[in-house]
Amino acid sequence: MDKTYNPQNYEDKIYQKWEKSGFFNPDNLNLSKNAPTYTIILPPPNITAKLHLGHSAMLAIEDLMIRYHRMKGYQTLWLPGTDHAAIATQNAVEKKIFKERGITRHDLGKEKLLEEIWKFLKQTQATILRQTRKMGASLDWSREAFTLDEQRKKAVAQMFVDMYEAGIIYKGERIVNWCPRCHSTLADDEIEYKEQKAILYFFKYSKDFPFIIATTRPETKLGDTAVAVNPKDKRYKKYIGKIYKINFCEIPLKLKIIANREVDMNFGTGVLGVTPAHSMADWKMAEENNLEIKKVINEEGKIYKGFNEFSNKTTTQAREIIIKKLKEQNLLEKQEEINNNLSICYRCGASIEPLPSKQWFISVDKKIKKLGNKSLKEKAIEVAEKEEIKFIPERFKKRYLDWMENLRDWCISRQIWFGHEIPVYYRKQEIYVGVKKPESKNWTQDPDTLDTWFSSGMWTFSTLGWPDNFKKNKKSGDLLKFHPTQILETGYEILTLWVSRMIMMSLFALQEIPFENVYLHGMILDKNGKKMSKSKGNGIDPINMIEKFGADAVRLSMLIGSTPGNDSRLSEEKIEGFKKFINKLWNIARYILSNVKCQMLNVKYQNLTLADEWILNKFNNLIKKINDDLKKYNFSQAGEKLRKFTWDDFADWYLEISKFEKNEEKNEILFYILKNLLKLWHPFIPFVTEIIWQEIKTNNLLMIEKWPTVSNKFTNINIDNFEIIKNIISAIRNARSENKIEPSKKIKTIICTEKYVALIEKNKELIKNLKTNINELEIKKSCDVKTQDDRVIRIIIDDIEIYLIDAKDKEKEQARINKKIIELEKLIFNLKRKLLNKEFINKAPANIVENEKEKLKLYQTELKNLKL
RNA sequence: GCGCGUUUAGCUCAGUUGGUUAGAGCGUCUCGUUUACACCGAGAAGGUCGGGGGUUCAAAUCCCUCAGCGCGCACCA
Repeated sequence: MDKTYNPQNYEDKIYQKWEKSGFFNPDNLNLSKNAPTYTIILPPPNITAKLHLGHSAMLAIEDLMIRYHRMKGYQTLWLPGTDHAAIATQNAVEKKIFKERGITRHDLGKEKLLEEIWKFLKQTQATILRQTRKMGASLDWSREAFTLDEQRKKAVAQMFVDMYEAGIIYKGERIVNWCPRCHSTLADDEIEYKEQKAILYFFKYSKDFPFIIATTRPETKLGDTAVAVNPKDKRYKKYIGKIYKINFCEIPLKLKIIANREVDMNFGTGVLGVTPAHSMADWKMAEENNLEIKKVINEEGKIYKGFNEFSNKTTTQAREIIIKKLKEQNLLEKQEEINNNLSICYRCGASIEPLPSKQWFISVDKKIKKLGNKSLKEKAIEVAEKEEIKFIPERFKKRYLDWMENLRDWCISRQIWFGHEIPVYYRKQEIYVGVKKPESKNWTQDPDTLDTWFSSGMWTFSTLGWPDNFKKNKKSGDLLKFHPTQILETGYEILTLWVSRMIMMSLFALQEIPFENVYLHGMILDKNGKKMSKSKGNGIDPINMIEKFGADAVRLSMLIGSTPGNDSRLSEEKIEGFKKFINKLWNIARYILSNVKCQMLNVKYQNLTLADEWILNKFNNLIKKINDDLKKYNFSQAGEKLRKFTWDDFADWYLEISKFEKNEEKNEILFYILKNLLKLWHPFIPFVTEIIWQEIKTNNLLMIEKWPTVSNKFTNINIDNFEIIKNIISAIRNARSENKIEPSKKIKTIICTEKYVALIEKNKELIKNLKTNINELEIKKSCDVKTQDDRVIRIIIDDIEIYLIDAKDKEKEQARINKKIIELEKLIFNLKRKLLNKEFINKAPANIVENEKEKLKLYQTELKNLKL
């Protein structure tokens, strides 16, 4: 073993060894059929780019849970895959070919573009899978899936057909969010908002119209068919119901004055021009009032034909002309700058145009027989409310429910080329919906593709063999064995986008939940708390970090110091710190393996020293705590406890003691703790632990070793005596450091209260040897000491007085004592007051009162001694 | 506008149902080249737990309120 641990030399080899072993696949674990299963389906990364730190966090957390359960004896399946990310991928490729060749997708044509996309996809997909392996992820590659492979195509088509036949999928005309750049619809939550300044124009449609309206989009007013006012608004009450026929910029409009409670009397003039075709709210008003729907803007973002000079102009051009005309006709009252939230496409940033369009929808409100006559929405709410699905952290349940309750029908068709084709075929007036294209001629398929979340919504069961494994409403094969899965672990930002869809899709297809728990991790921010992004250049590349510090260090930096659902900051320094820890673990193992003959004998643990008992107690309690923390998803705390034990207790104390305190069983204890410590660490840092395990030359892989069990024999040992010795040693070290006792003037004598003489005498060697710089040592009773002696340093540890002979700096010591006295007086004052309080005495638990009383006594003796 | 989160040491963050003197890592300072490790060891300094009020014998923890920061949803004519 090298002096320092160099991850590059080992990681790839170890990963290959794991993969070859076949144990990533639960079928090879040789477990009984009754062994419980534990399944996580990996959230498939988009194949648009390489791995980022969010993925690393996801992989670290999931691999931790997976490896832990595998070692605990579960049939553990972690199923990998990638997502075709329809719009995102097509955009990425379109950008690429435009940059490289200056051509658009329309120049290229559908077939060629798809060819390009598949070429691109193969590359990025391979990169992502290679990078996932670099993280040490123990995924079952034999079950790998892609959201757009043959099996998933089959599942998606079947799902569409089933939903269509159940009347859940329908085609309808609605206002949709249209991205003129992507030429496609977007779902409500695919929209982002950007705050910006906008101009609010106040004007009259024409001279003969009675009042002024205000709008930020004058060009849409060409399609107004009504004007809405608040029914309570006294200014306009008398106009309600009237109809005006006017000319607005030479375009004839027929406007009905309607009342609507949602009109804000204080915004603008309190009058709202209703444009049913280009506003979601106005569409609703149109439905309620039977208004005519007049389309103004087409799918190119241009004005339709039939609007005179405006036709074929862009919205911006049209707006300019209208403003000019209004000014000429003296109809423009004023302009005001306001803050406005612009809707933009989450992919390309172009501003969204709401337009009416014929699209495919999934109804969330239609009652479904096989769901007990409940709708998808109702059922999806029910499973969360009844806690069939639990959220970690819990607060996300509320966010999920809020979103679900306000959910509208989900528009699933997209006007892009890359994606799942819609299994709908047309022939003149006929329509056919089926998994396979009808054999007779002249059928053409629906040109649209499906929203990428449609296929990823089916991810938990499409990967487990649905629909083949689901005949006559009965699960079989993998689907029977592994569904519902135990946990879905993902970033909270896709809670609504993805998690909710998965729940609805699974409920519809299988009438069961897709997962029992949803664990949501936070975002990884840079060290200034900013989101990492390519454009800002503040991103940390995980692969780069793995090369520099090793995968284990990267994993630890994701797991320790962050809590579920909260964002966390990451810096190179943090990762570097964990690399140091890994090196420490490496050296602990190196020391033990080179100094200790390691063989697991049947040790009886009979001649144990204080230190032996102490470390065995600590270790067995550690196992208990780790189990507890992992059960509660407190990964960070589990990691910190492990680190504390490994570094502070095991390395700094026990290993040091083992260098001189020899007894028969020491080797066995060292070896026992090392072996089991490696097991506890394995889910966190699989590489280094496995490499050390291989150095021990065991025949098995650590990956499939049994998780350590707690030995109750040691958990209840009293370790107070060792703690006392530890404190004495610390106090001596402290005195050395604080008072600068010169090495030449050696401490020879410890004088203490009678009660402890025997204990300290017995552990004299320990005290001498543990970096206290003491060669000779005699222990005396405290009644013998001359406290007036200048050379005496008095240390009080709990109720033990210790006098160290030979102090150099008297003043410093006095200052220290004075400070301590003040502290003690304060504590005693507070304690006395507390103990005089009758309510405390009567109401607080007896042990706590007792505790306080003892404490008071202790402080008082300590104070007395100090004041001497 | 509604909702959620957050505010703890110089920095980054823990703190599990209220209960010893509020913890860790990094940073700072002091000392130390003892053959596992200088990617090390031994110590120290540093906090009125965002402000105010309340409940309780007891509050970082529960309630109210105010403020800063972040996020989600809605509005956006």
